[in-house]
Amino acid sequence: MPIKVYNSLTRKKEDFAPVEEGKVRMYVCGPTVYALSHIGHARSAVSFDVIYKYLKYSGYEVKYARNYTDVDDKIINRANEEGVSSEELAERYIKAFDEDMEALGVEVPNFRPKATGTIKKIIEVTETLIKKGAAYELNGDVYYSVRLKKDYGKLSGKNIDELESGSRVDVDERKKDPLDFALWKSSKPGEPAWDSPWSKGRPGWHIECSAMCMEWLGETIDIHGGGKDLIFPHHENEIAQSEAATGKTPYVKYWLHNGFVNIEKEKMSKSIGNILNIRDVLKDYTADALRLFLLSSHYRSPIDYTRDSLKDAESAMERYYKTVQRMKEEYPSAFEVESCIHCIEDRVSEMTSAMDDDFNTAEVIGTVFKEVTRANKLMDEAKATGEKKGVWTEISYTLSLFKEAGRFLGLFARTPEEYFGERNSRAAMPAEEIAGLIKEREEARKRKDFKAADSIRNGLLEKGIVLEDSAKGTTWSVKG
RNA sequence: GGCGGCGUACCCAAGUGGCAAGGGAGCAGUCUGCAAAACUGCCAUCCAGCGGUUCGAAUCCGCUCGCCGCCUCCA
Repeated sequence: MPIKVYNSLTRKKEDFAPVEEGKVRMYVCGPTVYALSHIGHARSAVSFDVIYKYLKYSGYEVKYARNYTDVDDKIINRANEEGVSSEELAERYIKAFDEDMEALGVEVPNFRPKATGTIKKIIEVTETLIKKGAAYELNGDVYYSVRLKKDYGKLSGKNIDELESGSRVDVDERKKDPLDFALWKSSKPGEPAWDSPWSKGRPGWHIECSAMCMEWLGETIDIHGGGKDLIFPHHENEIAQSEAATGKTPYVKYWLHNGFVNIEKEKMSKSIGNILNIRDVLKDYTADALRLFLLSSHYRSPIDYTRDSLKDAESAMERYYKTVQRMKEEYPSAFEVESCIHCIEDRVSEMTSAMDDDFNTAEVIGTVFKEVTRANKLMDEAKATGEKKGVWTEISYTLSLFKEAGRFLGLFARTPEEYFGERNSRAAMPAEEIAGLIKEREEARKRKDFKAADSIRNGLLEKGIVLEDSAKGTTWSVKG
């Protein structure tokens, strides 16, 4: 069965068939590196990470590029405020972004081009556009002429004439048409600048993506992704300039756009001051919880970050890893055998048909949690009847299923030790100190001095540390 | 004004023509010195409202109400 993807260009779900059979070329718009990345960036990166992983899982050979926009007004302004160079500022936030991605378990794309590393190609494409009459120079600036392409607006469903009447864009009198956008901007003193046939200057925003796509992937690519907000004008302009430059249509076969992350029903924005950085979220919640939260709804729907949403996800993650931990304790040898995929064919195909339908990760997560309940039930039954052999086999199948889901979700893929290790590293107290208090409490309990024992337990609870007594002794964990 | 989307239980959320996945919360039971945790069970005769199509609709069509995004930089 073919993979079906929702294509923003046609506004329909379509059967996915790459230009070259068996091979996929995909490009995703990365961050403009002038600040720490927020959970909106996380959503885009995680969504396309899953798509990338799933395409590979499905047998495609995938070339995946994600760029860094490292030259831009915001970068220049911020660098001036801080009194550092644009390069220095950009490098700092590229590094931070990479760290955040690693923490989130986002796989490194095959290519991570920078706009500043693609200047040669940008100039080349711009020259071609001028030569073809699709762009014009004005005092060292170069503009793309929107009027020349009759299908301008096909991605965003916009009509040029209506755009102009309702336009909020400042009209630059020099431009032939208010909608024309800059391919090359001449620089003011002190701004980063490169030599070009028109001026010492820098590229406009839209052209860099077209150039990087061509440079690293080719003139026609299969998938181009990004946030919904990029549809207009960014991706619309990319289409116009790329198709005008190469003469090849389409520039991109499938346009995929992820939905936004809202905070308490409000859009994240600087003016509201509700921008939530990835690293701040990861101070309170595990990367698995954040990923689960992001993948629990469809990638195109808006999602709402609330006080409870990450807590809910963390609780769910905890339940999953506690189950795996129990499996490991009761059936350790089931962890030593190879996965048996054909043994669980029905459940794997349940997952792949969900993924084939425009990457329905939420449904896959449902399958995994059904399996969690099932495994626990089986282990309960085995305990009651003493019949462990058949259950051992089932447990090994369950593990195979978890591993399989992990391959493309990038979730459910850690060991319980890793997961709880991350949780417990947030303890407000050194582990040795906690161990000491637990020992003290043990002794009190032996004396049946429950008052003293409870006081220790409550004291730890106030610091967010939960004690759990079991037959094997007392363990602790950080409260979610 | 133009374009697009959404409305499923207390909360989140999948399902888009055949008798409502999953997670969280809650309640009950098992366990426990008591807890916590864990596990199990229960928890939408119903899918914003009203009409229509159909043997059959949350799923298709129409209307109404409500919410949101884009049209300016933004993931």
